[in-house]
Amino acid sequence: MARVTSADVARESGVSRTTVSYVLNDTAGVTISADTRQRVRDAADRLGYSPSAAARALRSGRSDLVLCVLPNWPVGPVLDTVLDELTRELAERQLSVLVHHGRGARPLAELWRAVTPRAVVGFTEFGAQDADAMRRAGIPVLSTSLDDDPRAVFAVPQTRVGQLQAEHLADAGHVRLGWAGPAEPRLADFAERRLAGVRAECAWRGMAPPVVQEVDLDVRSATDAVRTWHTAGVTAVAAYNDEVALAVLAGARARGLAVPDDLAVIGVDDVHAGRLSDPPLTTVAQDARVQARSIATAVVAALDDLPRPDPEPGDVLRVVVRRST
Amino acid sequence: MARVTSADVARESGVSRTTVSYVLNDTAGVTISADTRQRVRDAADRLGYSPSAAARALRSGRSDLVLCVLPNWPVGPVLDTVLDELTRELAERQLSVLVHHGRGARPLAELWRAVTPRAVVGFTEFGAQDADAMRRAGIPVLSTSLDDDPRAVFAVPQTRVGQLQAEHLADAGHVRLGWAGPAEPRLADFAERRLAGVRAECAWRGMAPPVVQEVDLDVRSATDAVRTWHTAGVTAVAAYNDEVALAVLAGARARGLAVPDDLAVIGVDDVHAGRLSDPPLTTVAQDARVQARSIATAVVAALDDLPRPDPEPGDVLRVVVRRST
DNA sequence: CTGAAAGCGCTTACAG
DNA sequence: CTGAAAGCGCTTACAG
Repeated sequence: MARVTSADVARESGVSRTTVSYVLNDTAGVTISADTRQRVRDAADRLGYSPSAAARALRSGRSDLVLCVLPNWPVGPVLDTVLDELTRELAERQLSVLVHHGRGARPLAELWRAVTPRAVVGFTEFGAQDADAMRRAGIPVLSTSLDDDPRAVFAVPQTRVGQLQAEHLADAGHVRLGWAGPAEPRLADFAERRLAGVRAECAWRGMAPPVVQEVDLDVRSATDAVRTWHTAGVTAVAAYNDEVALAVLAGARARGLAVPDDLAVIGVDDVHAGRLSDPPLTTVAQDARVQARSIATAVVAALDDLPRPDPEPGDVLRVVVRRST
Repeated sequence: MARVTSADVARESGVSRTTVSYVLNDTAGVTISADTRQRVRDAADRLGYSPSAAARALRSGRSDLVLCVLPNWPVGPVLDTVLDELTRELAERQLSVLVHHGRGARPLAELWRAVTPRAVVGFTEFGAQDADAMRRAGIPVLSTSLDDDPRAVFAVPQTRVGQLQAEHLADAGHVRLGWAGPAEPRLADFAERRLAGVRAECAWRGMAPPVVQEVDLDVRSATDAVRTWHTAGVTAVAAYNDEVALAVLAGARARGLAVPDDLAVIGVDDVHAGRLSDPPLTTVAQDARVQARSIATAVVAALDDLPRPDPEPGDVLRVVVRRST
């Protein structure tokens, strides 16, 4: 079963490959009779012709693909939504988004060379070597970052997340805070920054630094942490995310502590389970749509060679107050 | 900034492009002096050469990419893990996995033609037209399905999920069951099948059919549903998944019903939040690793033109008993 | 042991 | 208005 090529269409419709190409690509600046156009179109349809992207890519040196490289951390609901939206936004520009779960399984270089993408979006920092190589190949490289970074097209300021948590708790009158970190080592980069935000806010308000505890996603680990906090006089805990916060809730329950009276808890992400817990979880919500739109805009700007739009992290984050604080 | 080609490497190392290709691809059946090999390798390194995948694809008609097409439903933790594992497994075969969040944004045909993948894995059913076109192009098409389907390489039997739930509840002595369906319309295909499983098990045991309620992921909706069930004499609820089950838990709490004494609840997925809820959630867990391995095996078999291995859905599912039942 | 040449399928100056 | 030809970068029979 040989592949149908433009030569086949040309033969079938009695014109040259040039004409086929002109007609099928609606090339500007050529005039071709409506009759010929129709013949070519019909032939293409009849034969089920569709151009070889490999040949096109070779010829033009570019494709219509945008490669998204995911980092080595678990994909949560926020990133999932971002990818969704990004796919939709870029589709309007005839671009297809391809996601690589880049758990470092294969060298990144082989991947992007194999794909010949129009642009690469990294939800993680690329090695300088990879980034340089891609830029040399003329591929715009866009990366998001965990905090403000002048090279990033978009940054969710992770320190700001922690800061918002601490601010919310301090405003409610708590003076001794705890921090519940994730056990998952792949989240360390995020965790450090969020914790730094909590620390900074505490320092700024003249409060003692937060009492840090690592909390596994099980009741026993959380119970131990809660005991430590209670002993240390902690009255409110900022958790790495909602899952960890739910563990803290479970730990408090196991210790017979009332939330928020004995211990207040705030998470991050606004997951569904946090709305349904007892008590419902106060949390820092991230607006995935705003993030996706920012990234999409940056990609499009890079392709059009426009100046990079300003990242607008401003209203991505907001505190959703529920009954756990 | 021109691209470095094999011609550059040839010039730099004083040999022909043929020799460059032989050396760099370790082509079998040619003998090239160790000295020459070394010169070529050095030159390639020095120049930062890496072959154009587009040219290779054009030449050979194939790439090293496996395209995974995701369906139009939200990606949960199970699918995320499956993709992770699949990426890892296929990396061992020098294949890169590319995931498309195929929310139908662009026609599938454009995508696979642009990628020229070695194989396509669909976590959803393809249209017959697309599937045929890919097969005609010599691309193995593997699809998973929601239930047993002879054409699928892998099926998580969704009816079996519901059946396991009902079985567990009936074994515990419940005779009047409720079913909590998801409000998210994109999950309808799954929901129908799981519900069918519950229905079948009830019928088989001579029990009344389950009382069906749609439950939003908020307390109000769940409370309404719980009232209805209570009125109908329902003592146990099988929920579409753990999130819905957590909503039912919240609804029972709001109505002052004790779980499991007044109302037992079982979910699906074994998410973290279900281990941390009050009470912890009994659930049907799916083994993502087994799923991923099955799919990977099927992909590899298809590429090697081996007969398709038997799907082995047997031990993918298991009931994890916690205190909500 | 190594090189000149063809060809994968496309697009686009260039020439009629 | 349409066609012959070059060339994108690679691999691989084929010829030395």
